[in-house]
Amino acid sequence: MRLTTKGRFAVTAMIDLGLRQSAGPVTLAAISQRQQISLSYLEQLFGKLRRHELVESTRGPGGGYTLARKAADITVADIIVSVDEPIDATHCGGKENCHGEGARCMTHDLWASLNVRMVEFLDSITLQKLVDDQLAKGLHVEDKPSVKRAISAMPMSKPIRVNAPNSVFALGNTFLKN
Amino acid sequence: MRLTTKGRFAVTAMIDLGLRQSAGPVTLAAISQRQQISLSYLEQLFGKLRRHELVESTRGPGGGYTLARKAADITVADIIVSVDEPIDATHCGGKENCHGEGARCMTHDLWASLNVRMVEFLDSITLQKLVDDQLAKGLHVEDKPSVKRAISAMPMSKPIRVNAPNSVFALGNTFLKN
DNA sequence: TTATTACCCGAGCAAAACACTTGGTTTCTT
DNA sequence: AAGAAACCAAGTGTTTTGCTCGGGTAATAA
Repeated sequence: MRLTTKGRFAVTAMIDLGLRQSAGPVTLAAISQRQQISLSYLEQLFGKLRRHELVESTRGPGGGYTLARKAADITVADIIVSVDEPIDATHCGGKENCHGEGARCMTHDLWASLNVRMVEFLDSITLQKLVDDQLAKGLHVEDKPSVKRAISAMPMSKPIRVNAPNSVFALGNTFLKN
Repeated sequence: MRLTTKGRFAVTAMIDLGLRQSAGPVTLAAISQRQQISLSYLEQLFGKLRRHELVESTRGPGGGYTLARKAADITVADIIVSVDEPIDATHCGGKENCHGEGARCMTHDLWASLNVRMVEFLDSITLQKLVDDQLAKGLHVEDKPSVKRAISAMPMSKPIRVNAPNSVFALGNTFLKN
């Protein structure tokens, strides 16, 4: 389990989906618009989410994605594991890199414990909770746009987004400010 | 705060140091030998550890590194923050990338909470504990090698170690097996 | 004093991962 | 048939990672 912006995008997109799915399937184009995530990138993410059976898709016009099960039964850990799939544990699997014979490397247990803690935490938070948090914050969910194609006019104006990676754990002023 | 193999190496080296410092300064060459970490890489890591005042160095023959304070007063978080220095929180600092005006991105609080949890955990584990764990495991710490230069004979035989990065969170069979 | 030991430091480099994009194909509704 | 939408494989540029190289500089033993 790794933690990158890919995981964050996936969670964000799932919240968006959770907020709106009552009105039927949600298109990736709409999520792309609202969350400022590139459409084709979303396609990749939702491909994985679908293969992990967190969402279901319907094709063709009027199609889109829906949650495969109740938001209360989907956890953040589910989402992150789906998109940031585990590169099969190369380190410390048994012999490699843990120097010498059989002697497990000295920090193995430490990282394993940390891993457990993180999974526990992320598994304790459901998509439903995140959705509720957004609603509580006063987020306004508009109904389906009456005019269906009011969207595709402008080409989204090149966001100039640089390749800025996994600073999920930036240890600066990112603590809960609220 | 990021979690890479660099952080793991640093913790490993610090454990090695903690295990042996009672016998005086420990050389990087010795740690390199025992832990299979390249000498110049260790030099980089210890440069940072020294600048963060976790270790102290003495130069010249008979020199090496010692802990700057008691192992019980050094936490894993200290070590990791020292070597994997925080890239200043680009995301969600206030405006960037959190789409729209002022509206903090939907997952901000989630990642912030996770961050807090992780730091709490890593901060709750002292170097002393890790050292004790090793001793409890029956690790045998030999005294200083009586013949001082029995070491530098062979050129360490090119470990063929590939560039395999941050699988600290590989979510496979890495759970506590003991 | 001179050689040795060891820390110090910056530049550089290959490989990997990250964050996408490109350019299609398939399925469905109208 | 036309178009909307999901699907998919492959490629691309940038950053980071992990590490080497080549030189220093300081302290000490002889």
